[in-house]
Amino acid sequence: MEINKILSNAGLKCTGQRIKVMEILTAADLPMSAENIHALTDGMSLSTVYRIAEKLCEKGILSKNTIRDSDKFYYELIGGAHRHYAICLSCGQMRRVNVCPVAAPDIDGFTVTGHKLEIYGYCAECERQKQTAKKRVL
Amino acid sequence: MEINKILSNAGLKCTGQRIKVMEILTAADLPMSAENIHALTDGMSLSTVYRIAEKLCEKGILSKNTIRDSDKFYYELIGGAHRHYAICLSCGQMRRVNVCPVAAPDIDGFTVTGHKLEIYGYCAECERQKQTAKKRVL
DNA sequence: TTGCCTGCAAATAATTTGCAGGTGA
DNA sequence: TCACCTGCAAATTATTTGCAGGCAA
Repeated sequence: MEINKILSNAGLKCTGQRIKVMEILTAADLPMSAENIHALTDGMSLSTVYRIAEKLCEKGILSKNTIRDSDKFYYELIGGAHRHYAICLSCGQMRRVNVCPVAAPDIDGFTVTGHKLEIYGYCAECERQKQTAKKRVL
Repeated sequence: MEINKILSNAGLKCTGQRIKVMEILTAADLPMSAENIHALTDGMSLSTVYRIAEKLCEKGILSKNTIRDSDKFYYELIGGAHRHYAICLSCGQMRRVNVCPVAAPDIDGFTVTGHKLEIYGYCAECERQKQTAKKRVL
């Protein structure tokens, strides 16, 4: 199995909990908070989720991000692909954007190694509701 | 004074504390955490700093962000200008980037209203230290 | 076997909130 | 005057950590 390989390559033991966390993140395919992950386990300790996520970040298997004004961290697999997300300001839904609209920035006296882009706006659903709300007011 | 005007235009009372917070943010010209702001006041209550920052965000005078893996919020004046920051992965220093290397993204079924870009890398100082460290190893 | 893992509960740290008194318009 | 502000302390919430037992290699 692929997951076992990733773990052992990183020098980590293949425990049931770690495999479970990896499976959840693989299936989710979107950034997940520790709480999100925990909710999909069958009673795994929340601190174990945090510890596993932390360890996987340390090994470069996961990335840890904060999103918008959220007061928590979100973890996601670093699949190799460079990804960005479009975040709906109304419902908070996140959607993956496959293209990267960022031109390689060239900054004087600074060695650029990467970047993170968050795109804000409204998803089709919320946009429609906004329009409806507007009409109602008129 | 300009600050008083901003506050009263927003329908807020011009209290000494609010003016102080605005002055600090104007002078800092970089995102500041509540703690950062608090450290520059003369004993203002930390919860007051939080309450003022929250109110100013609500009025669209400040923006509230999280940076990298930091576990706190940073506030900055929305001066009208569109800004991004280059963040040093080694020392955490933030530096303003005046240009915006993001091409207006066009996403199917999503109404884009804005974006946030963080650029990661190493400042000249830290880059130099990395080079030195490398040489030492050789 | 043995050191790395995990669960549980307690500890941190950032942020929020209730309440009583203070202050700007 | 009076509604809005502020300080203080206690409450919340996300995350971390100590410790004792458990499991992978």
